[in-house]
Amino acid sequence: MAAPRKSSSNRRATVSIRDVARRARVSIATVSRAVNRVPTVDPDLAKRVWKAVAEVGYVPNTQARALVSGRSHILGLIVSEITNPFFPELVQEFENLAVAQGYEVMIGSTNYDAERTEQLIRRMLQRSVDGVAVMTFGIEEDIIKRLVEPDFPLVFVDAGPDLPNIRLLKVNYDEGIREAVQHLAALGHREIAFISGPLRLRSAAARRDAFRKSMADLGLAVPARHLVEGDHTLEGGMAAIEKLAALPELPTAVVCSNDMTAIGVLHGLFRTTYKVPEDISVVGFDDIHLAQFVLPPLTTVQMSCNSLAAAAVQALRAGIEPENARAPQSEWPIATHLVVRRSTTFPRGTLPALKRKAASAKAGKK
Amino acid sequence: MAAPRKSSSNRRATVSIRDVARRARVSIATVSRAVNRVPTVDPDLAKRVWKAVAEVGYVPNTQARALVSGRSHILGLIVSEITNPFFPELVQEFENLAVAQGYEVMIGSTNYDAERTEQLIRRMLQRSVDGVAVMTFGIEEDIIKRLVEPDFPLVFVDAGPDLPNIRLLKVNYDEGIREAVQHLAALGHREIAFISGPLRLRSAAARRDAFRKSMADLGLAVPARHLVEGDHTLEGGMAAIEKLAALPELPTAVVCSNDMTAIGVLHGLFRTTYKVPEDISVVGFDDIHLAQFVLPPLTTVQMSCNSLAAAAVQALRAGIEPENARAPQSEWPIATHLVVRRSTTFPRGTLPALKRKAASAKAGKK
DNA sequence: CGCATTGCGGAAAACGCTTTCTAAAACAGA
DNA sequence: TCTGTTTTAGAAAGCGTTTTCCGCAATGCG
Repeated sequence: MAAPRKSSSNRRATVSIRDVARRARVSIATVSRAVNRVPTVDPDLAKRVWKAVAEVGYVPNTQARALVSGRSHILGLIVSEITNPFFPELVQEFENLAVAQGYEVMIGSTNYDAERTEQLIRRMLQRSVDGVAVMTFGIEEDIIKRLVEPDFPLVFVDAGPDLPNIRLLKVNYDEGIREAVQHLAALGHREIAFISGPLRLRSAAARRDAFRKSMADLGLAVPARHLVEGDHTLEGGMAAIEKLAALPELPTAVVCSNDMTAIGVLHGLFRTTYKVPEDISVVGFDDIHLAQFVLPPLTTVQMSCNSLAAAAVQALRAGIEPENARAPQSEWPIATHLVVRRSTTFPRGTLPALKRKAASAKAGKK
Repeated sequence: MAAPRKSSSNRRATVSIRDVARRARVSIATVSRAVNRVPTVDPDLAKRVWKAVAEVGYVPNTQARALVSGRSHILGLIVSEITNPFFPELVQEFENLAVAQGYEVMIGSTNYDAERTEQLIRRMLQRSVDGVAVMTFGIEEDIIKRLVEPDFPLVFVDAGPDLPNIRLLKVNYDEGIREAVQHLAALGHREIAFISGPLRLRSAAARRDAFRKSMADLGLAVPARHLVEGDHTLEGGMAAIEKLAALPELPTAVVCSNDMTAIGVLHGLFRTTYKVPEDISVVGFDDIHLAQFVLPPLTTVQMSCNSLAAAAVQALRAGIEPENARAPQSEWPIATHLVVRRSTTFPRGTLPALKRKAASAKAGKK
């Protein structure tokens, strides 16, 4: 059907290890060893090989390499929604690190859809990725467990099946959310609402629980009407704040499960007569880039996607190359911390408990 | 060094074409043909093969397939900045289409950096992608030309070297920008400024030129001080509007080269006493998702990333599988159109030229 | 019924690489 | 000088596919 490959391939003229071998007058085995820096090859020979490599412009064929070595040097990265601004930041960082360590990245987003997720994993396995980081924050782990061999390197966030091949990135939600709640309480807030993400996400539930715990620890009540379920989108945030605004009396502060929700709240409130932060303080979660640029700049809990990405890559490599792993670590802690900007201040008519904090927050103008 | 592969591979237990062949009592050649739906194989045999495939859970090894067929079924997609919200939308669409057509996608962002771009292309070639869509809107085409064989399928946006392997996605900036300018002129604006992107980007220059042309055609002057160069980021938009605000008299409307810039303008103006749209009308470009949700919702020129992605995938396939290509098309037109929202209205004290348009824009409340 | 033709499945040769196995050379010790 | 040991490079066996080539059986035709 096709013309003989040799004569006129319509792919790029492929220069193979054989060409290098011929040029350097050595066997292909030696070329392979030299290129892979196997130490037993004579330095002079190696030099000759490298020269030939440069001369003929040799680039090893990754497919062939993967075929024989069983390693593709590709890491799978599964996120929930590439269009949610948090994830591109994560993806970028992950990719930078992976590439720096000799890996390629295969990205996919689940869009919270089980079938799509299954497809995605299948595709990744078919491309024989060396491991997968599942950064969806808590969805579909059963699908993954079902599709994947029990010794396949996997990284989950927060929680996952307790198997030796699975590494966990444990995000310390409590820490940052406690800081947020204490910050609000210190400003004088007592009525604080929480807009969660979709509760089937482990991370969403975890954040909500952290909120409740922090409130309880301060002796503050959280009536059911102050816990609204959102969906981690801007639109969801707008809808949620509308629900809260419909209450006989509004809480004086709202903590949101992610920044997009918080931004939605900001936008929702712009349409009302309520002002942020004077009437209502708003706190986000994630600290996406955009958070600094909304109006007012968003006070939020930072979950560093740098450390998240770094931990994920490290953890994956630990699973893929056990020989290079240092400590056989199975849990990787991720810190979270409050970043105070302008979207929080003391409630109208309430004197702040802590002068200092109030002063810094007060700088928020409009 | 390693244990004999057969006995205890630490990769997933790989079931190969041989296992299927054994099970179906046919040769591996037949399995291959059946799996690839070659029509010459007897339907009964094919059925037997498929049954065996299902029974042993066979999944073809893409690496081996790529090695022998010379096609990886991977499309490269190069964008400038994955963290610019326009691109994730594009990426998502591109990926959906590619996957639906049997391709995988390898994504990379240049971050406007030449060295990084070169690295990226090298990586893509090393993974032997079947073709690359360069959606950076005009950067580094020389790098690509240098690294890539002259018959390698390539897709560029706007313009590129005139080679037979290169397909061009021709975005019709004129159309949408003309609509924007006419819309503003119809509302009564005469002093309209333009904030461009980085002018070394072809697309940025093209948008600016389209703006100048549209203005000229309406007999409107564009003094140099009304042409500000931005950088397509939110921060750049804020900086640019500050520059304009420092002018003895502000223009009554600003057209921006992309939505992030426009959003930056919105934010910049919030810090002043000027109101959008009452004091200044703002128009964006791209129509990213966020544009609907800023305050006020942004009037913008929509460049459909759906059609952009669709055209890119189609054009790539046309280059990769010439046998399946319909018309040997080398230019793919992309339309742009104005979407009127709330960030534009007639200038203070000016009666709109066109009653109707003004009425629809007037709906903007605040 | 015999011969040419067609249809279809199997054997085997790649694809480009890694890695094992083997053998040659170099060296040391007796 | 010969044997035994250590290097180090080459030969060759795969890795899991696709695809060509070949041969066998079945069919059509005279």
